[in-house]
Amino acid sequence: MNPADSTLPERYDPQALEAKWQAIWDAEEAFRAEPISRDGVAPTVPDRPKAYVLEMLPYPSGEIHMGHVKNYTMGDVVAHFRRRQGWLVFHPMGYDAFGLPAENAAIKTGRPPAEVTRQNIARIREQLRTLGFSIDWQTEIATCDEEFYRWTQWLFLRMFEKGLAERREAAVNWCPVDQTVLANEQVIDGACERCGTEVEIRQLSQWFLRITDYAQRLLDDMDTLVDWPERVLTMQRNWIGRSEGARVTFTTDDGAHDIPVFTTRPDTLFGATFFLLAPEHPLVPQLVAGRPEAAAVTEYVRQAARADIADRSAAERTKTGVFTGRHVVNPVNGEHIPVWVADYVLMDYGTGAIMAVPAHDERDFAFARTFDLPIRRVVAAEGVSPDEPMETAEPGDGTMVNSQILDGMGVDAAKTAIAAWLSEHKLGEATIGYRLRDWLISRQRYWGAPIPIIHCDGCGPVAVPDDQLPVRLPEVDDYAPKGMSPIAAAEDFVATICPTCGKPARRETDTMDTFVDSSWYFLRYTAPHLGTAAFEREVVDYWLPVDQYIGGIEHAILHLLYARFFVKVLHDLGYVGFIEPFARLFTQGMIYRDGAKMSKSKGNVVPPDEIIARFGADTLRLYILFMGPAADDAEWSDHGIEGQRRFLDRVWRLVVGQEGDALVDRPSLDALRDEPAALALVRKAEATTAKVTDDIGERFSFHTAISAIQELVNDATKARAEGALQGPAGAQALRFATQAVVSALFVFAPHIASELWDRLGGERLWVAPWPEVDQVFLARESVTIAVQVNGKLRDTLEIPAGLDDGAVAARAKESPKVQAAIDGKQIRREIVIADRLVNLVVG
RNA sequence: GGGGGCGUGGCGGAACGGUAGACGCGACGGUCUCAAACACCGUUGAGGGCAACCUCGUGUGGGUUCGACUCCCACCGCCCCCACCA
Repeated sequence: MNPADSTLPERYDPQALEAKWQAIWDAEEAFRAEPISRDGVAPTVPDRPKAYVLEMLPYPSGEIHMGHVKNYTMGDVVAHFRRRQGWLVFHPMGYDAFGLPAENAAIKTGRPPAEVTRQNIARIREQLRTLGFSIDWQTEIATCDEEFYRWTQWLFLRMFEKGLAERREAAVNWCPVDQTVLANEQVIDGACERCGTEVEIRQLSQWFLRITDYAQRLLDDMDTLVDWPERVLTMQRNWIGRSEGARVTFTTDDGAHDIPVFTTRPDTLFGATFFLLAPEHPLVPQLVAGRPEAAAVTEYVRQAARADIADRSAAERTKTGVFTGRHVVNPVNGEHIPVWVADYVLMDYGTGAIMAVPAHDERDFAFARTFDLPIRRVVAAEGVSPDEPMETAEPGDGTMVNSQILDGMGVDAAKTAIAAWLSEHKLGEATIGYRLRDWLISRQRYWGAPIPIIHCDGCGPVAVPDDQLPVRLPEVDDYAPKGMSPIAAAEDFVATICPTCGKPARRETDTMDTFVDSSWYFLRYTAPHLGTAAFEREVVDYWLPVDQYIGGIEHAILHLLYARFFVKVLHDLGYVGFIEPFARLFTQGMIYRDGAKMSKSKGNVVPPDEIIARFGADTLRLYILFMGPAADDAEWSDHGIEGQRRFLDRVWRLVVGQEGDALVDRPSLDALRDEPAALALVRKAEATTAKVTDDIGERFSFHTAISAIQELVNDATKARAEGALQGPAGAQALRFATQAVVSALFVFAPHIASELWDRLGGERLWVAPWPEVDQVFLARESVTIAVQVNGKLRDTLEIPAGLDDGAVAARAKESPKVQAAIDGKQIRREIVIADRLVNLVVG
């Protein structure tokens, strides 16, 4: 290298240098990973440890925000770190490109969603490149591309074949503004997740994926197969909502209808004093037909359908209901109890009918009080008599009373006993209920993957043959929904012939929920442009499961649950060899400013582009991780980012004057024998590398790793300024420490580190092996120990490391400060923790 | 109502039962400058002392321990998820 090149400018200029290194990475395809599946190429799977590092793919809304920066920076740190540790790293990127925002923009502006989306993707790609992420760009996919959604459709058809995708009539959530059906999960407090409009209930024929078939496995596999935050596991468990109970069949008093109920308290069966049906229960019209109560019941049902869900589901709300005039028979005691319709009974949980036990259920109690229905105690707590009146429901434990064969038993024993009795008499059985519902994927919207089904009058719903995929999204003029998908207006698209019988038929016009796309995109990265299959088993089995998945907590339930479901289905169908998609998960906190989420309407957005222009991408990456623990929410500070820029300036100045043609080796312990300052600096460098390695690899604690590097920079700068590193050993120690700084800094701030590494005489830092720590330098010759008297710090002592306990205690007792604290009192106990502290217990 | 989490300087945070406050921000003092900004150097938990040092300090109250920010119990205060789920 010629000397002119090796002299650093005094000032750090991030813009020029970041562009330079990004161009080099591009030109060298530095972050490309094999194998990926390609047409006509037989895959070869390496025998090498791999790390699939994945961040949740962005929705291309136009701009990336600080949350993305944090997410992708974390992933990039892990990817760089593992790469340099010698793992084969797969770090792909794509775009979750179907969905409502692009479509709503289309409705407003008339521009096709495909065009808007393409433009947004180009913009986001540019921003990701400006941030210098080590992405394998050959994998880049967009879920709205034909070559992607073709296989989304193909996957749907595999589920359809297995009966896991089915069309059925159901009461569904309908958003009157977005004019589409929503999954239960997309309804928040009775309002549309996207637009906030109150949701209505409609009876419609819709496509469902039978995720409930997998409820138990989704629950079980969490215990053994994933290393996820406890919080997320808990949220998933609660969402699946397993509860053990019994199914019990009640029969109408005319014997015409059996109505099963689900209960978690079969022990209280003798306390059932009335019976409730959900307003949507299919038997309601039949039960009241021709009866005087019919009009009132019909009116109640109508109102329940109209009442928005937020109202209906408010637990505090006064109970409402209407008597049907009918009775059912309690199978355990033959009692005839009245049947009411009440909207607090939900059609889509359990069976849509319940036995009401007011004595031991708060909701039933409230209902009984409102309508003056009888309350019968069947569980008595300690010291309570069987006929003691009740002021409130008592859902707790106790002894069975007023329950014939169960009397005297405890609640748990009674549950077992009654379940046995029910199944013996064929009146019911122990069963398990789940809160999880089937996944409604039909959307009456344009910008999504068309559901590849043809409706034939003769044959019913028929699969589009695989060789006719993709079912292309037709161009339309008007994207506004009118209660049906805008696609329905494309007559050329809709009119077709039945693949089975050849008669005229009509295509399904609903598109799929975009969560379907994101339930398998991570598999497609392994075969991003493969034309012959969605992916190849050999390759997908090599890379998957994802070793480290990173994303927002807001996806803790839906996306992760759906993706897990998809992978299990694909496993069962023999397409993949693993059953969980994401082995390790990290959920990041959000970035706030002025105490609120950044949003345009609040005017508190800090655009990443502006920060990059002012400080450089490296500074932004560093700061976003330095803000605090990565899992926590963090508050953006304009001053805070300046501090990180100052830090990079300090690193720059540390390297100035140390440029050279070759890296130096670690000085030997011997060479440093008479150079205490140099030795201390080398020790610090080694300790720093050890800490950074642990913080990134084991703890996901990036902010402490950065702090550690800052300490090393401070020490090195100070030692140099004090002139403590004069001789050759001193210079080598400083150089070694500086190399350690640059090497560790690289995973956070790759551009400046690559530049400085080059100036120090190294090459290609992104593939340079992660440094090994020489333990010799971590073992200290002397240590500072704390001396406590009765647990209070009284002195610190510098003593040789490894001194035996007795000698350490003796030294401690020699200290005048310690003697003063002992004050002549008797030492009762001496605690010595090697190389750490001594605690003298006196009294 | 059910579940999960968190309370440490002026602020973000560190300390994985062993010297509380690393690192950074801010503030204060200094150097540079005609001056300011930037930059750099220093000080910075509270109280006391000329000082060496001393006392008090991790939401509150108990407990376990030689020793507790850390583990356990109760309370107070915040945050998140689910919620008429039978």
